[in-house]
Amino acid sequence: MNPNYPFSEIEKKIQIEWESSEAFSVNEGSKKPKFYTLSMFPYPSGKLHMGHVRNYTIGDVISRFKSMNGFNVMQPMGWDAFGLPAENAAIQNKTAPAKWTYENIMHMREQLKELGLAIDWKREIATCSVDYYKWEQWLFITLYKKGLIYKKTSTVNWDPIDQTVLANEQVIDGKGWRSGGAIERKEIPQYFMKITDYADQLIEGLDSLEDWPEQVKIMQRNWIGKSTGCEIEFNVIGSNEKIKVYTTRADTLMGITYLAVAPEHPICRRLSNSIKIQDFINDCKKGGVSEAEISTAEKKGIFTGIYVEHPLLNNKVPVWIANYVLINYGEGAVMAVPAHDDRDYEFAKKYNLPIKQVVENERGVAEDAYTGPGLLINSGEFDGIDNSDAHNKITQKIESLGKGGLKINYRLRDWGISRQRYWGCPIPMIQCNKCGDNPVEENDLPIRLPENVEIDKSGSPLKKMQDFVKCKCPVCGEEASRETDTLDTFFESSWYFARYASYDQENAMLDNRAKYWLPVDYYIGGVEHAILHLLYARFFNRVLFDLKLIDNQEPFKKLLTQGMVLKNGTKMSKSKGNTVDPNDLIKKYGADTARLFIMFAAPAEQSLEWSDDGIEGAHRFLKRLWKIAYQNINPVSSIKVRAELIDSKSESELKYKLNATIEKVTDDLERRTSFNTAISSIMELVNLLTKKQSDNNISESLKKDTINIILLLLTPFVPHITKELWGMLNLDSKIEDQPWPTVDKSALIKDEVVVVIQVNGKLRGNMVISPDTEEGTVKEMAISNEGVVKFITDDTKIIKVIYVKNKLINIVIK
RNA sequence: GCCGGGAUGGCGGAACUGGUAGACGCACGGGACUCAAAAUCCCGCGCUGGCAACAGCGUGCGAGUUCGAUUCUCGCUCCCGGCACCA
Repeated sequence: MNPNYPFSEIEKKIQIEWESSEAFSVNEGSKKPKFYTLSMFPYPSGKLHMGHVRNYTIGDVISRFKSMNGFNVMQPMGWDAFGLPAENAAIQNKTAPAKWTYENIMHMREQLKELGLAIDWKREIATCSVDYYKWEQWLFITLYKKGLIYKKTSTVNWDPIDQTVLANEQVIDGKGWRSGGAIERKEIPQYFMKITDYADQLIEGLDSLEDWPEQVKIMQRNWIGKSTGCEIEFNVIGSNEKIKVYTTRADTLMGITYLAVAPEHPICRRLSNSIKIQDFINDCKKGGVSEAEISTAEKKGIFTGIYVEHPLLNNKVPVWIANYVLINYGEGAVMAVPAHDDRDYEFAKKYNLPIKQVVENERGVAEDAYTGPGLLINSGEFDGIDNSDAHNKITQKIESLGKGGLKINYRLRDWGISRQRYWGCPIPMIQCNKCGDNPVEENDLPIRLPENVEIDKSGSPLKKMQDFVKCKCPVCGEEASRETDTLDTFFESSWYFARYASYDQENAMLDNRAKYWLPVDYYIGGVEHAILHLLYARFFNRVLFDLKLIDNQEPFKKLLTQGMVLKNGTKMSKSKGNTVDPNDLIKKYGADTARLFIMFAAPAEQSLEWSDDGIEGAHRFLKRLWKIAYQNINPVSSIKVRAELIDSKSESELKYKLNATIEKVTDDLERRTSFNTAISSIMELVNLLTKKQSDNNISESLKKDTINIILLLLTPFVPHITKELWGMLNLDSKIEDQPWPTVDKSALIKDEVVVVIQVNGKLRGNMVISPDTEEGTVKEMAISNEGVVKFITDDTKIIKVIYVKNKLINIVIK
């Protein structure tokens, strides 16, 4: 045995062994209960980064821990392979997106394998392969026929110079990232999925997700944004038109001083003869579509010349167009109550509109809006009523007048799934001049995406490919054209977790194996996916459930949202030159060291500050582990141990620590998901064992047991070194066959405890007592304690004594 | 702007249910081994004062609840994630 830790050699050897024995290949025939661990699949950008290492190590630790605890564990891997970066790379390097993507996948697969992950590679999928996306097209058609997919116009970022649609991230300060041209909002027809039909289910489902982080559930709930409010119709004066508004503050109805509508509101159409208003509306089209951009823009408005009638007061209320009103929330119009809404207040101040207070508060509304609770004033028959009561009473009144009433509203909008891009799954629809839009016949699937293409800056090349576009209408058989938009890549990532189970099924999207493996028991990925990906995946899962393709309503039983890997406080990125290449680390220290450090450096949910120095410490620990095992296999001198010489106190100290560590590590992995503290407690045990290594009062067998248990506890984190050392220490067994160690409770019984003594909450001493010593005795001991007596003089009075059993005593004096 | 999260020594972090703040690791300082260096091992290490014993202060800022607050409540500051076409 090599006295130095030969990580490179052993990792390569063991990885070859795992690969040739298909050590992590699983199927449905096992008697053990199933456990499905999944890490969010990567976009094949070309190079693995530390965020991936963190994500996949967490998944691997959980997988291996569950295996040792008797589960039939599946851990698959695949590629989220469609998307924008391939098109950008294609423009830059003049390579086809398909070629670029497949080369990246090959490279990243090799990098992943060097990490020694317990992955069942036979299940590998790539979403850009036709075997995968043909089922997506099948699903699209199925859902289109069910009415869950429809077409409508909606807004995109339009770059008028490059003549192309831009993603939000490609719009920088309202300008196109390549062209620098001012971006406009443009309406184009697109396909939508009716996720709003599932809004209530998606809210209620959150309650069943006990093992999801609370903040993710809160974010999703807020995103869906179910609110109960009041819809109110305003009659337009001098016309029989009506403007509907939605409000959650019907109590402030008497405080309305104007109505604000979105620039896209239908009422604006009849203002086409006013050049000033048209200019304003056109001006509102400038800039990108993102909500962040719209809501941080300076508030602007213009009076329309239109008045509506107040439903209760019957006075004239002016109608303004305002850029802060969103067309896709509520009715695209709001009743403005400047006194009690911050945005309305700011707008009213800017345009000198009146501010009428209707909810009482001490400060008034001279400085800012008051949005809190209170009694109504200036509201006629509703004066003196608490505003939450008033909300209900006014809603009822509106209802009785036939001018609206109670309404449930959602912030969630239907999911736009069309993308004006090339590198994505073709939408299987055909446009016919006679018959309109119709889905492709199921027999004609898949619609293959042509892979040998040249990309330029101006949009999708599919539109220019006559071979692709020309087709026959499935209804009338006449010449028609194929849809050239592709699907949002969130479509692929919304069901990949199910396909891993039925990875090689050629005749259906999913089969019974999906019913065996789903739901995912443990899902690990970045917090940045807390809303969109996770909400779309939950939605899809319910759709698949309704199609009876799977048996579970929620896709992910337990969720762990991992934090980002930072260097010098910022995200690692090529442009900042602060990237760390995982494969350089593996070359220098080995995969085990890289895995151990990334799990040790910070709690999984928090962002991790990368440190080149820190990794040395992790490596040093593994070297010490190697050495201590080496000393046990090859003892320097043969110490003769006689049972009667063994000091039971020294042994029981090690036994206590050993069992306390098993208990701690198990709890950290099972309940707390606290990997860093699990590792530090194993380090403590190794430190103690090192200290006791030459202690003749401890039997060799206890030392050996301790090392064996350390190896088992470390296996999920550092599977190569532990397998190697186990093999050398235990010639007759394999570490793969070992169960997770169990705690010997009897070793954890203490015969003395330390109680700390405080005076007025300040630490002044401590004492060793036997557990369960009577409270009175403990108090007496505490008061007469050496560190305590000097604080208790003749003129101090003991007011009270608080005793926390076997832990702490606080003497309160005056 | 809206939603969610975070802030603890020189650094990464620990303290799990309101009960000893700083476990474990890094960096640093001192020592051992060595011709020397690396590696390894041992000791020290929150700040201030003090030779020391010890005392005071200390968990982003400001208040509050409590015998006792890193932990709970309220009000701020700064940083990070998301905001529907990055994935």
